[in-house]
Amino acid sequence: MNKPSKRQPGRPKTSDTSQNVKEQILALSSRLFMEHGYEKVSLDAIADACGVTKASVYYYFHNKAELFTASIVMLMGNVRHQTKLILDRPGSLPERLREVVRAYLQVRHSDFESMLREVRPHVTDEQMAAMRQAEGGIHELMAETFRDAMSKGEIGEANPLFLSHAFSALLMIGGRELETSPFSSREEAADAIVAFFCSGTHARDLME
Amino acid sequence: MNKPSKRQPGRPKTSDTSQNVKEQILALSSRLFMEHGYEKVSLDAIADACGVTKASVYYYFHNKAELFTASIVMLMGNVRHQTKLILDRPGSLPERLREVVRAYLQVRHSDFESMLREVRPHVTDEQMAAMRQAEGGIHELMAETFRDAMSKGEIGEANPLFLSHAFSALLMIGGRELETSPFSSREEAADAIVAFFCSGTHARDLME
Amino acid sequence: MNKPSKRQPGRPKTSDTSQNVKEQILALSSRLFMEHGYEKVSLDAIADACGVTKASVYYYFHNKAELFTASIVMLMGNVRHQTKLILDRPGSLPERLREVVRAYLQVRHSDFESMLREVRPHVTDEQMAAMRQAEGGIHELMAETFRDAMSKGEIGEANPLFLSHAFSALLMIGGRELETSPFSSREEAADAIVAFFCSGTHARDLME
Amino acid sequence: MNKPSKRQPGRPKTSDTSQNVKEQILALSSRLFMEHGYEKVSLDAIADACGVTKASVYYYFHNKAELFTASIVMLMGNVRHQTKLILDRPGSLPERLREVVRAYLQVRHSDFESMLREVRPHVTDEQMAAMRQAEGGIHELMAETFRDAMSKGEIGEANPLFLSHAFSALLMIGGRELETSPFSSREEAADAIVAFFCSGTHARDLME
DNA sequence: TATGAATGAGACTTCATTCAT
DNA sequence: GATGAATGAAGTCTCATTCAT
Repeated sequence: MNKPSKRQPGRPKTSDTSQNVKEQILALSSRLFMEHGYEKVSLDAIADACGVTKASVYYYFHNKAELFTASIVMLMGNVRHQTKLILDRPGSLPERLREVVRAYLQVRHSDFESMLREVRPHVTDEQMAAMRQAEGGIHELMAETFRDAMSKGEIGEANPLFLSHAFSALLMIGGRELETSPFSSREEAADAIVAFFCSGTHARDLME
Repeated sequence: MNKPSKRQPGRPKTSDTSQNVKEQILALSSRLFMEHGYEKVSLDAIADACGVTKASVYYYFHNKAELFTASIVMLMGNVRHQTKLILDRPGSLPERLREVVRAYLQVRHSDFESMLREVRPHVTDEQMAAMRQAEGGIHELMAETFRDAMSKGEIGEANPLFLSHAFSALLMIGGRELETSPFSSREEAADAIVAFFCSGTHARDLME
Repeated sequence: MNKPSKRQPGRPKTSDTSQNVKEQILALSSRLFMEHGYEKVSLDAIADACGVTKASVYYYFHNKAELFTASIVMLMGNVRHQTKLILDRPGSLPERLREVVRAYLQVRHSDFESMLREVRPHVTDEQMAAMRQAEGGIHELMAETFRDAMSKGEIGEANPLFLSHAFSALLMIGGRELETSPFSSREEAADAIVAFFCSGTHARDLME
Repeated sequence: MNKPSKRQPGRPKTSDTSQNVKEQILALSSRLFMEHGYEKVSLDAIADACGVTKASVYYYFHNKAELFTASIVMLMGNVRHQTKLILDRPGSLPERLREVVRAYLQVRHSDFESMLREVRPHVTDEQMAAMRQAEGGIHELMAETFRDAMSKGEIGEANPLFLSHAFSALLMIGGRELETSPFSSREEAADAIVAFFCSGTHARDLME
């Protein structure tokens, strides 16, 4: 029982630590989580994708839930930043929204709300709150934009937060498989989504 | 939960539980799948919920993917039927849509597209096609309704299939936790969703 | 991902179920636990010892703590039964106690109290209580015997439950490695223990 | 726990924490090992408790077994020293034993023999011998005391080493949880143990 | 002197699936 | 028609240990 078996554990002799392993784990795991969801992504898969061992991932993050939370928070921060860059450009609201949609459609992602429901049993209340806040940051940014547009008369009066939710919901239509989707290309999808977002169905009689 | 209560007066609903075990498995598993997703629902849980053994479930369905497919197809059929009943009533389009939204918001469900992506690795192409077709039935029904409304001038010209997708995407906003949701009640959510669906943001300048 | 790999899981084609697998798991695991303690005995080891798979053990017991509890309770029941058989024989108290000691010394066992402390974080309160009760049964049996002896004047007045604990504590001396032990044989150990139990150090001045 | 409190007047106890890290590791790890056993105490926990990193512990001790051995040897030396101080005081044997019992009952400890069996697979023969010798030192001290008492006629003739083992075995009764224990307080336990140690059960007929 | 980073081995547990009755 | 018993594969997590700085 004391005999050393063929290979001793421990840090390997040499390796070219590309630079920041923790950042890389976060970057890759966030992509995987967004694409496949929480449960489907195993720590083995993440470790493999990063070229390290499972135990190394656990060195940086105490458990899967913590890694997930960190991934999501970081990702949401990035998304918020990129979205802000686009929205700050000059141009009419529809023009800028179209750019946002185009940017979104390039990354494959599951429904964020579904994912949050999925991880609910695994994360602490603090972690849940952190993710909600990160998500809220994006909605806040969008809502601010809509509020601006309202004050300029670009769009009609409405609950800006609701508009943000509606916008993100419509975004998901564009991400669907071409097989099911009513569109034949990403561009077409982006145009249709924004057009609908701006004017809805043009219904004649507004309900009262 | 399985104990027969006092015995309700009148003709038994379906002929006691005994007769059609397969139907009951389908009914319960479809509920579970829609609420929690594919992977989270174990065959043990389904068997328990039905009061039978796991092996019995395998007697009726060759594997989990087949059970899932059958559940979804059946469920989609039911949804299509119920939706049709609502849409066939008299009244303006917004009025009827509001009824549809209210009906949807009463059942908790995950995003259907997310679920389809989740099961993709487990099902055969035929099963995938069957589920897509079942889903398509609902979209077809909705599209038909929109086509009608267009011909009557109730709403503006647009791709009816796209409108159906947009409608179902907006539906998901209403299902969110109150914590995150911009609404304070189901009723309010339903009204806001339909209002937005009909008129969008009232944007002034339509892009051309 | 759908391709069947070399070997399908499931029940193997044939096997000569010796008789009662659950009983055998209990029998073997109780032996292992008593000899090595809770943490040191892995479920792999138990499964191997029983000639079944780890998953089979989990079929009968939901988790390690439950298996441990069941093992201990069963074992304590057996010990109580065997001890009672010995104590019910005719003969003086010291004679019968010597038989009990000899029987104990044949099985290797760790300190029971240490083991209970070890499992404490893993078991529920109910499981803990069950094990305490099983242990208490043995102490109760011993205490009853001592009470009898007191009423007959065979031994002096004392707290019978304390005597039981003292007796079991002394038993552990006999189980020690010969290297450390002050005895050269099991027989000698048994005699010395009972002799000491009966008369202590023969101290002249009793403290008051 | 590491914060320097107000500053006690007088000469500092040992020369601040800085100087002798190795000693501190030994002191803390011995406490942890005695309280929880070998396997349950991880090197991470020890390092945390000492305010250093795991790697630092490895700087001083080649592996866990070596640290454990050193801890035990040191601890046993301390115990031997403290016990000797008590036994060298004036007074009758029972009086002095009672003091020893009281001192022991203040520190929580697992059964030492159980621990030795637990580490057996991890330590070398030399390490095992070292620990046995350290333990033997205490038994030798006790045995010497008993030998003295015999020569003075304070207690009857018996194997002094056996008496030492018996004494340490009885000590463990006092350490048990109050729930199981037949005593209601530490003092009561100490008195009962020593009383029993001196006179046993007062059995009438001594076996021959 | 001390440590941050990394790892192989192994532990417990879950689950879809199969076979014999 | 239904089920009890059994299993392989995979997943999360812990830990002693090692190396380079």
